[in-house]
Amino acid sequence: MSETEARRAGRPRKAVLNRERITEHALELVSGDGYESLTMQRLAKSLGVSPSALYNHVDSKHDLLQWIQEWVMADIDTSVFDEAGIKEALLKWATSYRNVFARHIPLIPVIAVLPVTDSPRTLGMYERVAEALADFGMAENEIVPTIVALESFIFGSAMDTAAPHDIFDTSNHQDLTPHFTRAVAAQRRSKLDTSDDSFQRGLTALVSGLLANGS
Amino acid sequence: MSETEARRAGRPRKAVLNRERITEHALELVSGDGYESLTMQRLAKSLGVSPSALYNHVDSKHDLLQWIQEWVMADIDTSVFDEAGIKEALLKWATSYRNVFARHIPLIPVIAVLPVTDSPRTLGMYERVAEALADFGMAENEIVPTIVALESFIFGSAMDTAAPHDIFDTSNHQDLTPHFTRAVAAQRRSKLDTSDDSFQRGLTALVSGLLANGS
DNA sequence: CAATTAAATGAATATGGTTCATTTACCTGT
DNA sequence: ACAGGTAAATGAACCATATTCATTTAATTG
Repeated sequence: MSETEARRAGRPRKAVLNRERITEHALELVSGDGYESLTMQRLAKSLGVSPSALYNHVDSKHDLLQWIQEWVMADIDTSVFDEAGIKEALLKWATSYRNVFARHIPLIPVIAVLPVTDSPRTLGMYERVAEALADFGMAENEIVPTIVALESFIFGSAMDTAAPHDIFDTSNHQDLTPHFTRAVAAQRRSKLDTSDDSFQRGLTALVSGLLANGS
Repeated sequence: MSETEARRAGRPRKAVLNRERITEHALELVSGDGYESLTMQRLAKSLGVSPSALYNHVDSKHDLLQWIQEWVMADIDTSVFDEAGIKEALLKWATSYRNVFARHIPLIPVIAVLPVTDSPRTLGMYERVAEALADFGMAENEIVPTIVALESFIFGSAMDTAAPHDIFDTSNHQDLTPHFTRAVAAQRRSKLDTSDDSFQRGLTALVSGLLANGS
């Protein structure tokens, strides 16, 4: 039944819950104690409401994650596309994108696969990138694959930020992995954060290669 | 206590369960009905055993996923590093790597962050790649970031294979996204699979850029 | 004031991982 | 043949999770 149709008769009680309040409290939980602490029960408690009440507004927890996506997407900086050349803009946008999702890792598997249809902010971001690539002169059929390739790298790199520092500890099998063990030692000596370094190296390579492709 | 020490006295009943059988059945479940169907209860049933029996062999479900990782890693083809030049070898290895995890998407968030210490097969793979990069002349402190960058792209691309075909459907907001909508249409006309195309484009760009970096 | 309506409740369901006291069955040494 | 020892398997719990549903509540409109 339509909204107007519902207005014909009496009005229900004032709603304590709505999309904005739910999303805000969900993000507060996530920021505070990580994604494991985002449960429907804890969310309900933080809203001063019973868990089942949430289901009058959200279809499922997956749905809730989509709401969070919309919210989180707003943090990605696309303003650089107005101010800088394509290369610099892509680098800054991708870095911002990766850093945002490094703070929301559990969202990645959800979002990487989520249709964009109902997420205006995500669409808005794509539009800006697509426009910049088109203005640059990229062939139209190359624009989507270029964006997807960048996003794949961004999501993968964002996940990598969650890797423990000793992820490449080879102490149990040093003898079997001489080259790799030396490489790990050398990287460690450089004092650079592995994730950041890898991301910057890869991103530069990727952007250069993708932009050069057409020529 | 040591294995020999345990032999001093009586022997326990014959074990129905062991790491290999558990891993095999787990993978069978996963291949058959996806990762949601991999629960300790279903796994136990498929092994003709009670759920709690599993915990005499596995510490946790996370542990079990590590076993699966070891198993799955064996499918990645590293043989090309003997036969081909560095560039071709990296391209083929990465493609094989991506295709393997495209069949095991739920493992990705787990493995991307999993210490490599206790996974000999994974270490073996890294060793081969590291050796090839060292032989190529890459500076030692660049080897690990190079591998991590490639892996990030590989994992991200593997996740992308799970995206629905209409993920970029813009029909709800065509007017707001003219460039992007045209780009999606152009990509569609090309008849290429978006994931495959994006992966090949990105991989080529990434490998070229990473190998060229030193010069 | 009475009817209407959506929102909130609370109890219940189903499923998940995991623990633990207990029992089972095999092996070894006598 | 038998007794002792041991790890493996069992079954009943525990706890947390998402979700459903019949019921109650309270705001609003006529």
